[in-house]
Amino acid sequence: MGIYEELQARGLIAQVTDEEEIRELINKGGARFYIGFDPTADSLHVGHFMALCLMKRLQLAGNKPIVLLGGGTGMIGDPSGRTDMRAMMTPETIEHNCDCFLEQIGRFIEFGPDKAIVVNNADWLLDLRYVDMLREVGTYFSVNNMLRAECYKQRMERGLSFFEFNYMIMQSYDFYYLHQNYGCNMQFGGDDQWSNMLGGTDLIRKKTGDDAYAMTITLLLNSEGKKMGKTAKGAVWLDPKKTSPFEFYQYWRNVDDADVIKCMKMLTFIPLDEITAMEAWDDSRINEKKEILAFSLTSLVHGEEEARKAQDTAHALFGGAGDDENMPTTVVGEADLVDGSIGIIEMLVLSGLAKSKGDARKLIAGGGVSVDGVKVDDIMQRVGREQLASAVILRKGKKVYRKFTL
RNA sequence: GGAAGUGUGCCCGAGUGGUUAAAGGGGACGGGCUGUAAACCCGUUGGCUAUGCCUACCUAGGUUCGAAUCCUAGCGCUUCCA
Repeated sequence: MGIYEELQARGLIAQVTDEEEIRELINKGGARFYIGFDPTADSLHVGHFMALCLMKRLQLAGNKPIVLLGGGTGMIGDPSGRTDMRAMMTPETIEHNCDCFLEQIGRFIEFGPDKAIVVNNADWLLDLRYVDMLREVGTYFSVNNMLRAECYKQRMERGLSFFEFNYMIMQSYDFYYLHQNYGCNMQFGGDDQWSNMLGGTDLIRKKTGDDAYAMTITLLLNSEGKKMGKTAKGAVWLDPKKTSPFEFYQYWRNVDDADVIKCMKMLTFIPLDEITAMEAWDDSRINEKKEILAFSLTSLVHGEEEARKAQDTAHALFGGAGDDENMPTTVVGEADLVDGSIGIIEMLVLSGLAKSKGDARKLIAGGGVSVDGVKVDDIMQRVGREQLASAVILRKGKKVYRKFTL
């Protein structure tokens, strides 16, 4: 089975420009491909992770990856599939985010001559001169076609500024630039990038007569058709400071039953035949599958040791044993103590488990809080210094634990 | 540049000058049921020194005993005309 067939079997391929050509190209390792990452935040998220995995898979099959950091395109912001304009970022933020991205990407992809390379489109986009640009590439774009692009559909109703409208041209130019300067012949990206990517293949064909290819990755949707990798608080980040390995593990441990196998196929490097075998497992082993998924992904992102810790913590919390070693901890300062003790309400607020004292009161009143396994039924309950000295474990709801020490 | 419309809580969205901390829905959180799942049922969802007080319906003023509701100006967005 070639890499193309594997990607297909994993359900990763959404759209391709030319199936036969691409199959042949990547199966024999002839692709010099790029994936762009716009620095929209200071950490990568699950969507980026899928792209990086794809990059890795292709690299293992002998293809050469180019990581493109969007230091230039980030100045504009991709309107594709969005209902509102993105907040404009300062150049400083963009630069900082690029640095963060690069650091994280380096953990997945090996860079070096003959391996993967990194480029930043700020290097060529920011110096473009408007009129030169218009003459050089503007002539190849049809506004009529651009307006028809699927990615602008939502924005055609709400309004699209000229500023953002240009994003497609920037991205197309990137592809062309990489084609000319690095021999890049293929681009991968999220499915929402399809129109932008086609812009690039068209531009290359029109300007040089060369063929270039594009392929998009299936969006990771859950069984209800919603994007995965998002929680109420925002994305599931790869940065351990933003989403702890334990939270990351728990996210995957708690995916819907119906999505486990799909996630394994799309996100992990577990061989397909093993996944197929698991698919046939009895329903009673569903939780075993979820653990395998969570462990495998956490290992990929945070390393096996962190994954092990997260799993141990989860086992301890949900399995009964009392291992609290890796539990998020809040340190109570002397200033927080009144007469040698602190109220449960204050502890909830201090740790961020409750967003205000009122919220904390309501949580306790609703029976959602327990201390060292005992449900708190008195709103005014307090915890003394002696207890804190030997660590106190506070639980909110079923799944949120916090250790408190002095 | 001209005209009309619109701006409500995390999001969508109702809202009669007073009984509106603001209907309804979604989301989120908590409880129940469970498998750390889904579905379902119940509750909560501005803050506080809490039977009361404070701050809130784009912003700033004004009318009024009293305004999210009326007026003026500003800002944003949408649509039509140029």
